[in-house]
Amino acid sequence: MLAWYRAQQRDLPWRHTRDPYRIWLSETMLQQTRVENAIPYYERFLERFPDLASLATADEDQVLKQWAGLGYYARARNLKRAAETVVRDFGGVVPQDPERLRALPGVGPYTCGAIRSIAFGQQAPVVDGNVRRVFSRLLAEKSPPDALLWRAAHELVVGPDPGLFNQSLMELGATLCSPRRPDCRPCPVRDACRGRATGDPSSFPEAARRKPPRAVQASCAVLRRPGRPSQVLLMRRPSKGLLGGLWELPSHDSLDSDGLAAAIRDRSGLLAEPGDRLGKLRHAFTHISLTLSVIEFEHVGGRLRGRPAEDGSRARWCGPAARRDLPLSALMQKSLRLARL
DNA sequence: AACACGGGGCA
DNA sequence: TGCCCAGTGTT
Repeated sequence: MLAWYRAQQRDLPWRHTRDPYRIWLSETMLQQTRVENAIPYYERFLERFPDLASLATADEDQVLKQWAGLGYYARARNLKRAAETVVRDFGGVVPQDPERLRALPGVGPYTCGAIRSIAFGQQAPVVDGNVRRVFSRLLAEKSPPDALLWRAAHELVVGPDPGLFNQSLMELGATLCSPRRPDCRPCPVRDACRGRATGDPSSFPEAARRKPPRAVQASCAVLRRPGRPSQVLLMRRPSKGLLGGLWELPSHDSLDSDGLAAAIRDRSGLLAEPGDRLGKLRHAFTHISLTLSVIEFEHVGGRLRGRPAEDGSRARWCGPAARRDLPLSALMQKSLRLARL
């Protein structure tokens, strides 16, 4: 495995460092996210936040801005909170012991093992989706229980370079031992693989059945500021939940434009009436199939109440510069584009 | 144990 | 367009 990895590994930005912060950032970005997708975010994030201290003292909006478009935004909020904890409690030095590491928000069993082995050289196991698939095939087990996978990873990570070994396992799963069409010919462990011996390694592991996404109808408002038409009303979503902490055109979970007007009034203090529908967008989340109606609104009274609510939501008028500066989801970037903003 | 949480690549 | 991917935190 080590020889194969040394010869065949992809050249990735986080493979040129053992800085715990950079390893931690890369592992966090790689959760649920493909390597090619994460690379530009990783580079930009480090330009903006070169170390733990700069991340700890940043505004949450600035951190989310760097994350915008990558998804699963709790990862960014947790990473920032964890950075604050490390600076405050550990003098800015990432702790090496598993208990303290694991206690940081966003650091679960996988990330803990990855930081320990890759950054600190400890013999700590990792089990991610790649490792799960590689082991499932090696053992020809359709759905090996987590405990078995972690035990196997623990028993195998005993060599001189645990970080390289763990990465070799994950690299194998990400490249040759791919989900659909594994390429066994160049595999360094082909002779030990019971899945290959069955003649159909791709049948391992058994595919998890997923629920179909639920259909959601929603609407959002384009409300221009009276006298300053280049500015529109944007709102910050509550810190928790879907797209937490990101900014958006005022939205609510129904096609009903009067309901949307009521939501605008309740959350901003502004009175507005619906006008033309600018268009309809479809956007697929893992668990939601969203149809979003973008509706032009006209201001008819009231003044903006900018005070943030308890849940972190707030409203403000935003011109083009502010819109470039605030974190917007992929969906909202589509919506602003539809509205020619 | 089940569920919430994004986005992009690919057929 | 529909399918696929798969860590952490919460309930």
